[in-house]
Amino acid sequence: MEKQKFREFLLTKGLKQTKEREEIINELMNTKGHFDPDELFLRLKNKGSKVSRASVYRTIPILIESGFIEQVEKTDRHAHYEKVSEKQHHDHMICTKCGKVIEFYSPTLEMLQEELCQKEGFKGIKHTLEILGHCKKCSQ
Amino acid sequence: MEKQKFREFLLTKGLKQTKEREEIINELMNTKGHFDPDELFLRLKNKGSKVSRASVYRTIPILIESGFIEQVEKTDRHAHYEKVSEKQHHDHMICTKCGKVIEFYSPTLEMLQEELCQKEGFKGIKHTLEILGHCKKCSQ
DNA sequence: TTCATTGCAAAAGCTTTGCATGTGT
DNA sequence: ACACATGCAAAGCTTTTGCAATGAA
Repeated sequence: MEKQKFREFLLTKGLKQTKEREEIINELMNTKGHFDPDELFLRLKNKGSKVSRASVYRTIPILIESGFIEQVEKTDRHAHYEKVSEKQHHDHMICTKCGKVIEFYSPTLEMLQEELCQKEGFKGIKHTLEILGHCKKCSQ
Repeated sequence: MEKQKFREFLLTKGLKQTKEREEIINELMNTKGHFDPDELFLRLKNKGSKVSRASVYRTIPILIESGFIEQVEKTDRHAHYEKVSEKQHHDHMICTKCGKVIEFYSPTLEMLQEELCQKEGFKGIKHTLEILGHCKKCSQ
């Protein structure tokens, strides 16, 4: 997603385009992988930005709603987010012997999950599927 | 897992078998589905137990290490756990708004995964599928 | 002008910890 | 007796919020 879309989002919601929000989204444009709010705040601070922690925290829900980032996981103590990426979703098979990771994608699987969600009245947004086992080489 | 195994675990680790740990594990034996530490504490309290919150929190890592429970997910604010059960495998839908957890099981899904594994020459042993999204109540 | 937004500091919510006391082994 | 456990209250961490001041539209 590009910055422009975020600006439009703000507009349609009657929200304002501020220096702080600009700084935050610019920082995220240069970010790869996961981040947590405090990390983001500190990176900005180190670059000389005056954005406050509060504003970072307050901006996150907006970024999520606009589809710019998504929550990945709550681990030990803090939430993690990542940019919604352009690259296609995929799942993982992980070999517990050699650590090999196979990425795969199955439209059938995706559809099936969608059906299962509907059955439960659940609106699926994101999923993670990890299959642990042994790869070809390790299973002989 | 039965209580007995937990007792053995304590023994081998040089830990002590206390009234509090007994009460906690008994409560968990009667528990179905997920729980969070505070919930567990309150249930015990309502039953007249004098176990403190601190002890509940301190016991959780031990229960995990012994394989009696496992962490399911950290959603909105608190961690969730569930008994490692003898019961059939299932997957989870987790509402990121209210934390509700729906357990589901789909033979079709299991079979499909089996097929996908075969295609990759992978021998699947165990898998985890978590679908994050919004439950019926939270999605309106 | 008007209302969203900001920074600050205080509050809140969950979890951990220090310490004196109690208790299994 | 010795080490581990417990309860309590205080501290820790992440996140949220009240409020007065600021700033975008």
